Amino acid sequence: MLTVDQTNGLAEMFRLLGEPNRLSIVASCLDGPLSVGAITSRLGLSQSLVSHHLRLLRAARLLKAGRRGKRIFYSIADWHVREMLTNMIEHLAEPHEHDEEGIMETGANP
Amino acid sequence: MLTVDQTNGLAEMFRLLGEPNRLSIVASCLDGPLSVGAITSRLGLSQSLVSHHLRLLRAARLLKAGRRGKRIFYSIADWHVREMLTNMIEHLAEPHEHDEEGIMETGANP
DNA sequence: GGAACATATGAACACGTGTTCATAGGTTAC
DNA sequence: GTAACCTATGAACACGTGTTCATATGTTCC
Repeated sequence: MLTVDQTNGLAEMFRLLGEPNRLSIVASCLDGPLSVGAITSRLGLSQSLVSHHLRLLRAARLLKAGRRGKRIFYSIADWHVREMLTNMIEHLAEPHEHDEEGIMETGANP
Repeated sequence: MLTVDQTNGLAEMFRLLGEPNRLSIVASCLDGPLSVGAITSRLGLSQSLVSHHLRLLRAARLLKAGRRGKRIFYSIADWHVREMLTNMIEHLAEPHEHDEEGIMETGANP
């Protein structure tokens, strides 16, 4: 179904988005390019921490960086990333099917 | 844009899928319910490891469990999870836009 | 040139977590 | 009942990683 490389690549992407601060950074870039300072103040994180995270996100091609003057603006890398994120976020709003949390019987068992 | 709870919840989900073995387990369940033993032998992981991961995935409502005889079958929890996963996997196949990896100029800068 | 601002980088630390080993719990067949 | 099978659980450990602090790099304005 999935090759090992595909699995590792996909997992790596998930892993990066699996950290709340990093996810916040990426999510905040959905509206449009943001400078490091803007992200820092908007999320209330330290400048150093934001920069470290940005490096990882940029290396993984989730974000891309563009300099304008002395500031550097980060934005969603491409259409794919944007699509995936908006898809995931859409799913947050939709209703949840509520199954039992324990083990349940699966169909017929004669 | 996103509440703190939404962010944490989404990140938690990403975090779980961010581990290759766990992602493999979930992905293998896309075809249909699989017993623990089936997953174990299919992925070549230890039974204990698979069980530990399954507990996390079940707790996060990514997978659901159903007993049939002495075996317990795990399957994708609901339509949402299935949709998200298939969406992500679809994006793997589609072409990538290739941008520079470093910092690039962003539009006009007089 | 230098000062002020914006971002990046490196080291160090605390903490979570993926894995293994051994063992327990539960289910069917005899 | 017991034996054989399947799954879950707990402890222990090695390892990665998120965060902070201090410092370096780079850019604009004087």
